[in-house]
Amino acid sequence: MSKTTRPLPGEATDKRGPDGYLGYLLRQAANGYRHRVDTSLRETGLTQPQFAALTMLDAYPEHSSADLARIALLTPQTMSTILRNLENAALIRRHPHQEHGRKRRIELTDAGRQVLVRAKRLVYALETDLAEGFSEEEQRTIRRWLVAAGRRSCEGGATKS
Amino acid sequence: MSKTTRPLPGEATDKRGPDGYLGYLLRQAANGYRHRVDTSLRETGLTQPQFAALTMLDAYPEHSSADLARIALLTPQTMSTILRNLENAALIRRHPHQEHGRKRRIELTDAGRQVLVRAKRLVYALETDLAEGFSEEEQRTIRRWLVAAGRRSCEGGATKS
DNA sequence: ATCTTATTGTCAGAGTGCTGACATTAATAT
DNA sequence: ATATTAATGTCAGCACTCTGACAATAAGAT
Repeated sequence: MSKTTRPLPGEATDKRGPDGYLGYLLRQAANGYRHRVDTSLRETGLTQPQFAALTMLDAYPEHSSADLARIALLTPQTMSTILRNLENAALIRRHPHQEHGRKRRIELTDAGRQVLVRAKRLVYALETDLAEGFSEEEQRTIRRWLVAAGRRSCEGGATKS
Repeated sequence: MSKTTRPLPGEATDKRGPDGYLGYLLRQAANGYRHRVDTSLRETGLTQPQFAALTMLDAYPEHSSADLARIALLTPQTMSTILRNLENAALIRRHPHQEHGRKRRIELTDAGRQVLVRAKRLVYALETDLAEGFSEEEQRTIRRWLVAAGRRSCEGGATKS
């Protein structure tokens, strides 16, 4: 697979190091981290987005699909896809919510709760790796930058008040 | 996405702010930035990965699809998909490379070069936004962290077999 | 009662990214 | 000459993510 031990084409290295574009580095970091999470979660059968959705549902079982989409900064369609896959895997259950005709109540199944416990251990271990080698103050800077980098997408217009 | 000004479900806010998990923040930051790039590039018809591939090809026309995959830390299949889309859009051309029976030489078309010039202006403007509000030293910390976060995926064993 | 709007959900289509499986070519070993 | 290995490329299938379009419910305005 990629991740080879074969030497990379040398002359192209300049743009990838610590002097490269922030956007480029951000994309690669996220790619690499997601790959690591997916690999680590392989034994549970979960993906990173599925893990995130399960975690949110476990903490806030009141929330609808649309709520979760807003929280995770995803479109409703995307969250719908993730929930559908979780439902097919029998990790969540959705039963129609009387009172509110269209809303649907989402619940973790027993299997879902069990998988989530195992997955949390695996992912939180990686979280520790991510901070390794950086001081408390540096981590604050990094968090601040990540929040700014993600949030800027929502401003800049068309937020129809 | 999130075209709403509707208040987010309040109790869930804690995990998303500057105190959230680094992995979670990283994913959201990359999502948000990709979204911004795609929006900014909409008029050119390019996506972020297509832009990255074109940029690499323009700088290093000797490289094959497999080379580009290694550089971008993607699988050969993924890079193949991106190049196929670029070829369908007539932004690159691939003609069989005599000498090496299976390798194929990749070239930007005139249209590809023109689009790339416009796209570079748009993307580099965003790059400036990304650094705004952070000192030189803080940016060095951030770059160092991003490189570390991305690179850790390649080491850690199990690279073959 | 009807029209409008907001909210919630879905379907369809495209692009990106992965794994797994396979074919072709080149280089090397037996 | 044949077998093995490495490198390049492709196809199939799945998951995630977007946009665009649409249906159904809820709430308010006329």
